[in-house]
Amino acid sequence: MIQSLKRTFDILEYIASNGNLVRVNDIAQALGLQKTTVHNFLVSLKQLGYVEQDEVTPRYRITAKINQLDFSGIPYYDLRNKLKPVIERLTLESNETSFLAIQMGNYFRYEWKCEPARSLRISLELGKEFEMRHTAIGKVFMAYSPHLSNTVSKGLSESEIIAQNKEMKQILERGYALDLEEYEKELHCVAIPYFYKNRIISVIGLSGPAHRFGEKEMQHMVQLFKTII
Amino acid sequence: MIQSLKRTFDILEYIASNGNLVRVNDIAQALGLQKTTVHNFLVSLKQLGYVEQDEVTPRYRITAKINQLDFSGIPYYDLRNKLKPVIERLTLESNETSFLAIQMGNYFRYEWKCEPARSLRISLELGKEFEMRHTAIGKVFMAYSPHLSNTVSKGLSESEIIAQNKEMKQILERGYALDLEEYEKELHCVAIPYFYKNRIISVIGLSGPAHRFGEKEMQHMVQLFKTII
DNA sequence: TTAATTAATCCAACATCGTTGAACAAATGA
DNA sequence: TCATTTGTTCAACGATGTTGGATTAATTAA
Repeated sequence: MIQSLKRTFDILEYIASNGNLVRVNDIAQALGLQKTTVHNFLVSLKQLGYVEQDEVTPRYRITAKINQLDFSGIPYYDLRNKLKPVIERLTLESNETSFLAIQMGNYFRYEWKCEPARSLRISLELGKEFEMRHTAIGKVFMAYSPHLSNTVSKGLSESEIIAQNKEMKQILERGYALDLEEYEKELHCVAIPYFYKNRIISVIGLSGPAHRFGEKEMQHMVQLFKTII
Repeated sequence: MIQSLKRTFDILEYIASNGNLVRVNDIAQALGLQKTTVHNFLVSLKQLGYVEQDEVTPRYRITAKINQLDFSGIPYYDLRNKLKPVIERLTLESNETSFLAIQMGNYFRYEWKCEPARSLRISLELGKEFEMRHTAIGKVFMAYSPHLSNTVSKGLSESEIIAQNKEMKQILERGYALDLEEYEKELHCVAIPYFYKNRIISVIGLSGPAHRFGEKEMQHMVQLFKTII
């Protein structure tokens, strides 16, 4: 157990469970630490923006920044159940395979899929990980996460990066991404972000053979998605 | 800047902004740390319950525990505006002084008040700090925070603690606290908790002279409060 | 199934970085 | 005004996290 990590959270928990406006001394006493120790932690937390001091009295409070770390309330486990009818509907209307993908660091994986009842159809493995580049789904994740986009850019040439940024911008404007035989010959794919509380928590994708699943069909599915979501 | 504190949040922020399901290696690479260093942090965070590992793949995610530190969305600054009409109404109906108090560690202070237009009335300073014990408002804070209650108990005799716990229990049952000439002779006070998302974020208090502001009047105000909140 | 590869975990010596206490400054109260 | 409490600063010490390499486990390829 990393001591200062534990102390960090001891301090934060103390602040949180004592009205979110507390004195250095009270924390120190309650946790059995030196004032100056607690003070140092608070200075660091303040620099990082996780705590701030009261304007009137020298008291500390936790700021809203901690919220970016809070995923509670996001229905991860409920995601399949929630979006299953959506992708089933998309497959029903398009007669192509639809997917539900979630981000895993620099990769994504399919959590769920729905295949149409026809012989020639796209079929990809659930659970397996895919690279972000060259896939419609990956590009959506990248477009909505500059951080991810930068990571993926590493090692690319100047011109490739410019092209990528341009495409990201376009995806943000349109609200969806396309993969026109980029990942694989004869394969078309369209991907749309799914948000929860302003956070992108999954991406819905639709894949079909290029000859029958063209831009027109894909755009139609985007429209449909937006009406049923 | 305490290094491990910064690293702790760097890691958490990385996880949070990369889909909340990431590998040790990706974190290490992105932050320029050793795998083992990151791993040690994750072990500690896991022990504290702030992260957990995916069931299928060895990936880490932030848990819901961080939520207890998240005060965003709690209308602290908006509190006065929200509850001002409430305490004004209470004063109007009771013809006594009402207060809006917030916790500050082991103390509380009045954020706002409303005094009736009559000569004999209770008047207490805004901003000043008050002890939790022997005040109705303090007892409400204590009743809803075992942690605070324990802290305040320190140094009390066995019998005093028993008496206090009994009163706390009663307050929880009733949903309000009374101070019958306990803080000061001839002074009666009733206090009611105000919750937001299951958290007690402030306490409303009403004070009046004992001879005219008795238990009956106080209970009546509690009923009123519950209807207008 | 075995080999090869990658990822995760463990370990012990080292050096960094947080801790300590005392002294100082600022705020509060008498 | 002085006395008291509380918050902040500082430098030397020593606890504790870091490092790289070795080990183990999990994947992937053959």
